[in-house]
Amino acid sequence: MRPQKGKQKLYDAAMRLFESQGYFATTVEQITVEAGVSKGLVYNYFESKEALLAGLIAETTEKMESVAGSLSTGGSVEESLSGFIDQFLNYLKTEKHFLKLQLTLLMMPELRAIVAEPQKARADALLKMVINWFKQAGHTEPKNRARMFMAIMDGIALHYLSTYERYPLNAMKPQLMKAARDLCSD
Amino acid sequence: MRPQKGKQKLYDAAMRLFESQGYFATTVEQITVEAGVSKGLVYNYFESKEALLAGLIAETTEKMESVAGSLSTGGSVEESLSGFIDQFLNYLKTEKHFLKLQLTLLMMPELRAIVAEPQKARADALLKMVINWFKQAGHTEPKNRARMFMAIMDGIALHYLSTYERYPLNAMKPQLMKAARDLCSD
DNA sequence: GCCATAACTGACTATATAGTCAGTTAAGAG
DNA sequence: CTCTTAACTGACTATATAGTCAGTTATGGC
Repeated sequence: MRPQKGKQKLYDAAMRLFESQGYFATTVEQITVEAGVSKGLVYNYFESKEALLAGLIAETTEKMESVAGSLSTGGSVEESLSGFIDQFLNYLKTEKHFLKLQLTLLMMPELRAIVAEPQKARADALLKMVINWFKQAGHTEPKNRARMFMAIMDGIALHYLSTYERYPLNAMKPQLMKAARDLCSD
Repeated sequence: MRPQKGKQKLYDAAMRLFESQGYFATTVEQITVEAGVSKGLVYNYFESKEALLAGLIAETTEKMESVAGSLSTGGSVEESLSGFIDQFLNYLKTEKHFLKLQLTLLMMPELRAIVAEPQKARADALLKMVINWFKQAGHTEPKNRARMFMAIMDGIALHYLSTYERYPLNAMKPQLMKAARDLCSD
């Protein structure tokens, strides 16, 4: 009947507040005030405050995966890694707020479960893909090289998401490209 | 007069519970039960639950800094980085529980302030030191190379602290050494 | 042995806030 | 125009838990 506008408003408000103040420091009432709706509406859509967070994560993940660019598979290892770096940096920049929230949740024992399995599945899939690149190119220790590459990417992500604009992400791109090349040599 | 045993017991119990359950999911009463003391004792030593956490962090940081191994300054960049990697990996293994707690806190807006400045100071100091190594060796872009090195180390730390024993930290050491060498070349 | 005093106790209170629910509003179908 | 029903409201309750404090215990100095 009436068009439903509250749910999205709640997601938007929750996203902003959870990122800036944290989940526990944010009250349900604050979210509703920020969203411009009543408190009762939250419990019309969600079982609990935690279910609101879970819904927000699920919604955003789904939205992102539908836009996820496919990685080119052909070419040399170097080309594959280079493409990966490009995609990864774009992803970081455009989805920084969500990614930071996800990283925060992943580090919190209380809320880890909400993001753990899907996140682990994606991380494992990416690792396997990179391992295969190294394997097909006949490199020694493909697993450890792939792990090293993922550590580098996540290290950059960690530093960027901790400081945002204060981190020279663009300047790091050539460094990443060099590191990728070096991982292929020897 | 009476020997004070409760404070340390509280720190130990809080450390264990905060790491396994998280700060917010852990009640003051749980801590006192785990420590085998009464609830009132917490407020004899600390202003609040948060002050207990802050005391725990300060205490552990101090203890660690007094044992902190000094890094050798002489030698080539490669030797310096190699020494750094050694120290870093030992530090990671021996202090993993505290480091994980610190990383968790650093990602939480609610509690970030407790660890932010000292942590930032140390990170900045380390970065400056590594920048100087590259600078003195006459490398181009010493800042970005140093940043890259720190990103690699922190990426490894992130992966290790997220999974502990399931991460092949020892197998990554040669990879790290190679990466350090590669950062010096060109 | 006994005092002074710091370490410690545990029943109690205060309050913040998650969650409820009976009622109201408004959009669209007929 | 009006009826249906989903979207929405906001005053209310229930409770978990941080924090209090008057009282008790044990230890080392004298």
